[in-house]
Amino acid sequence: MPGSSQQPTETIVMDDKITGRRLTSKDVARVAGVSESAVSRAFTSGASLAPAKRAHILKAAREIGYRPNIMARAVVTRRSNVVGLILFNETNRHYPDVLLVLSRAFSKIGVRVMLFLVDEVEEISSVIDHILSYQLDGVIAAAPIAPLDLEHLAAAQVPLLFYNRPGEDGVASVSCDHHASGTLIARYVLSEGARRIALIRSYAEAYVGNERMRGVEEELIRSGAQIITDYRGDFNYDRGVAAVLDWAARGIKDYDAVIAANDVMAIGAKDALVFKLGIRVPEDVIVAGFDGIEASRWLSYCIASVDQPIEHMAQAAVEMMALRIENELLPAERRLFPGRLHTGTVTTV
Amino acid sequence: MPGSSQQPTETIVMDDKITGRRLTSKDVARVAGVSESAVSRAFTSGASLAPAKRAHILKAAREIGYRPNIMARAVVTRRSNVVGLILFNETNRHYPDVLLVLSRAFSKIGVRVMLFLVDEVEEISSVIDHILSYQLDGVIAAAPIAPLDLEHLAAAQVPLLFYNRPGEDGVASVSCDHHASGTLIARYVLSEGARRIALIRSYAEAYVGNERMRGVEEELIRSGAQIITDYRGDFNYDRGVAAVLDWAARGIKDYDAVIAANDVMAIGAKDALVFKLGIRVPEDVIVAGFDGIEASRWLSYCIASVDQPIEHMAQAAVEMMALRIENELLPAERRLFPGRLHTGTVTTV
DNA sequence: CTCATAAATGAATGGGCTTGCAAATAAGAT
DNA sequence: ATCTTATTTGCAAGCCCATTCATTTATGAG
Repeated sequence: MPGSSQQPTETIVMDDKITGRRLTSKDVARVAGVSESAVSRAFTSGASLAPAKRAHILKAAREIGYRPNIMARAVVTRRSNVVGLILFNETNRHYPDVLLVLSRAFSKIGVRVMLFLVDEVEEISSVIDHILSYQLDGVIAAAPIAPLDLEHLAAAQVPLLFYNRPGEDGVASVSCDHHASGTLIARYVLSEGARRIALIRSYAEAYVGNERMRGVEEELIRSGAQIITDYRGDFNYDRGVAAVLDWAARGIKDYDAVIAANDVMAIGAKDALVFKLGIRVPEDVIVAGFDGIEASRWLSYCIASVDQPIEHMAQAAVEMMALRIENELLPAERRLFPGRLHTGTVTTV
Repeated sequence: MPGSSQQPTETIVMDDKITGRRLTSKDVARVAGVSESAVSRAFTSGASLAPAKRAHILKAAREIGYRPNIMARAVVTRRSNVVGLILFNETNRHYPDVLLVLSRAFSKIGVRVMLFLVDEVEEISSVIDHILSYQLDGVIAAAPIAPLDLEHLAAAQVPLLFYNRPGEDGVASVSCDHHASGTLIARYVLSEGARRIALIRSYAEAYVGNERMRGVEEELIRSGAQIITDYRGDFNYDRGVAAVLDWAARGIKDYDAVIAANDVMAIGAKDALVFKLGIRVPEDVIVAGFDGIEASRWLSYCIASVDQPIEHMAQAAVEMMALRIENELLPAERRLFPGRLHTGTVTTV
C-alpha cells in the first residue's frame, strides 16, 4: 500500500502554491505517487482506473488545489463543452430570457455558453470566424447566417442550430410556430368581436415578425375581417406608441383591435391609446401581441399574447445540440413548438 | 521571390478539406511554403515577420479555410480572451441588461463572455471550480463569493471584479452608489410632499436592496418623515402587488408614498394601488423604485426611479478588468458610480 | 564593395493534457 | 498451483500552437 508516506512532498507543494506556478497534472502525479496518465484518468469518468487509486488521486488533487486545464483538454479531445450563442440584436426583450433559460439548460449537462452579440448583419460573418477559432462544440444562432458562413461551419463540422428561424435549408432548428401563433391571436381578436384591425409589423427582414403577421393576415382575411391600416415597427416600445399616434395624425381611428408583432410594441400601443388618445382598452379597442413577456400580464396591460414555450424550446435545443455534437452527421431535424394563447381577460384576482 | 508556384499543392489542400481533418498551422505552412513558426507569427500581431510574407501566408490560410485554434493558443499563452460572468439569480430584470451591455463592451476589445448562471448560493462554489478549470482571464461576479473561493481565485491568479457589490475586502469592484441612490429617491419623495412612507424591501441578504433602503431610511429619518410600514419582497412584480394588498388587508392605508427596492416591485405596487385599491398614482400616493428599467418610463407607470449608469459601469468594468489581466497584482480599486434620478412627472408628450 | 547592425526566419522545445499500446498486475477457472 | 482472461498502469507520442535562440538575409554606413 504505497499511499501513506506523502507528507514530505507536502512542502514542495506549498512551494508551488507560493510561486504561483500553475499546478499541472504532473504535480498531482508527483504528490500522489502515480503517473501523469493516472491523474488524467482520475479526472476522466469512464477511464480505466482502480477506484481506490482514483480516490487517492482526487484527494491529492484537492489538497494541493489542482484542477484540470479544460483548454488543454479541449485541444486534444477536440471538445470544449462550450457552445456559442449568437444573438442578433433585435432589441426584442424576449431574448434575454431565451439566453438565460438556454444557459441554464445547458449548464445542467455541463455545457457552458459563450455569448456572441451582434448588432449589424455585417458583423455576423466575423463572429462566425471567431467561433470557428474557439473550438466550440456547437453554435446556436438566433440570427441569419449567410450561406458562405454555413459552409464554413459545415466544413469545420461545427453543429449549428437555428433558434426561432426554421426553414433554412438543411440546418436543424427549434422554433416556435409563429405562423400558427399568428392564427391563434387573430382568432382570439375575432372571437372578441373585432372586425377592423390595425397591425403593427416588425421591420421587413425580421423572420419572426413576418411569420406572425402572415398568420394573422391569413386568418383575418379568411374570416372576412379587414386590416384597415398597418405600421412598420422595430419591436420597441416607442414604435408601438408611434404607430398609434401616426394613425391618429392621419385620422385613422375606426379600428377595433391592434395586433402588434411583439408584446413590447403592443404595450406601447396600448399606452398610447389610453394615455394619448383616451381610448379604453380593451373596451373600445383590443390590443394583442406576441411572446408572452412578463409585462404582458401586468395589471396595467393584461394584453392578449401568445407565449413561447421557452423552457421546452430550450430543453429541445439542448437535447438536439447534444445529439448533434455526438454525431455530427445527424440529419437536420426541425422542431416546431406551438405557442399558447393567453388572454388578458382573467385580470381580476 | 518564391511565392508564385503554389498551384500544385492546391490538390492536397482539397484533400484535407474533404477528409474533414482539422486544418492546422502545419497545413498552411505546407501550402504557403514556409515554416510553422512563420504561420504562427502571421497570426500574431506584432511578431517579427516580413509584411509581404505575412500577406502571403494569410492569403494561403484564407484559401484553405484555416483559422488558428484559440484553445491551443490559450494553453501556451495562458490567455484565453474569455472572461466569466457570474450572475446570481436575483430575478432582477435589470441583470439581463447588464449582461448584454457588458458582453458588448468586452467584445469591443476582443474579449468574449462566458456565462455562469447561479440559482442557489451553494452552487457558487462549484461554479468557481469550473471557472478555474477553464483558464478564463478573469471573472466578473454579480454574486457573493465565499472567502475560500476568493482564495482559490487569488491562488490561481484569476482577477476578480465585483459588480454592484463593493466593500468586499481587497477585491476590485465597480458599482452604482446604491446608498446615495436611496438618498436621492428619498429626497425626491420628500420634495413631492410625502411624509408617511411605506417601504418594499428586498430579501434580507440582498446587498443592493439593503444599501438602497439604508439610504432611503437615513434620509427620511433625517428629515423627520415617517416610515409607517414595510414589506419584505424579492425583487419580483408579484411581491410588489402583494405588499400593497398586505397593507390593505391590515388596514394600513395612510401612506403617501411607496418606495420599493427595485422598479419591478414598484411597478407591482403601483398596479395594485391603481387596479386593486382604486388609489390614484401619483396624485394620492407617490411610487418610486430603483434601476431605471425601461418599463419604469412606460406611460402606464412613469414612476420615479434612479437609473444605474450601466454603460459607464460596463465600460469601467472592461477597463479595470483589462488592466488587471495585464497586471495581476494591481491594487484593488473600487469605482463607484452615482445613479441619476428620473422622475415620472415629465409624462406628457 | 565590405563590414556592422537590424530584421526575418526555422528548428526545436515546451504548454498541459489524452490515449494507443504493451507490460504488469489482479481475478477467475481448472 | 497454473494458465487464461480481464483490469490497471506507465511510457511515449501526439493535439495545435507560441517562442527562444541561433542562423540567415536584408539594410545602411563607410
